[in-house]
Amino acid sequence: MRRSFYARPVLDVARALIGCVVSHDGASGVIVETEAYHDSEPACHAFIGRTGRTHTLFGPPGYAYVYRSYGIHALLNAVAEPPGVGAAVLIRALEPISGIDAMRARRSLERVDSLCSGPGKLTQALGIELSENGSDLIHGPILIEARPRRWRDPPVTVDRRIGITKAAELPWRFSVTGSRFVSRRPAGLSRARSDAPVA
DNA sequence: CATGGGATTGACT
DNA sequence: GTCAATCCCATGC
Repeated sequence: MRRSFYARPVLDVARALIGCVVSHDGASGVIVETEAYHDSEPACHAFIGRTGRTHTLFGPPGYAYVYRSYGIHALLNAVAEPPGVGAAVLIRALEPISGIDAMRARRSLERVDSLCSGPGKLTQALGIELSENGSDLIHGPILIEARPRRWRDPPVTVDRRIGITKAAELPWRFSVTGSRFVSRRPAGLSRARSDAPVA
């Protein structure tokens, strides 16, 4: 994927990343859930401006913003928009494709649909660590690549972001409609659907 | 230097 | 449904 892919409005990038493939350290998965964050709204770390922590967010697009959440989990974001704008897409869930046994080992867990069904889970499954903050998503070691053919036009549901208290009303979460690999089913879709792509 | 707050998860009632 | 774990970072004294 080219760097220009990320140099667009963060909502476009969040939507376009659905169906793309993330790979790292012998494992990969299709992105089935994302959220957008932008320095104009208070849920975004970059809202407070440039600090040591938000440096990466204001840098050039197509790089990883990795930070520690609740002292425990590393969360992976893709920096978006031109340099000077603090914006990123949080990768919230993957459908595992390859290296599933490596994921199982790193997660100490068997069930494939629980391996990457949350932002902290997928970084653990892929072995992504805090030290990879600022690394290039185009050349690796964390790689994000274009959609496989069968993921060309996945049905996408838009709803509100999860786990935040500020700007919680914004509909900036994107997920593959009906996927069993997402972190939480969107509100109003409590009935399971079976029309989503399956591994 | 001390403090408080999380873009979460898994275990438990 | 509730709740604790755990640590980095921004802020304030």
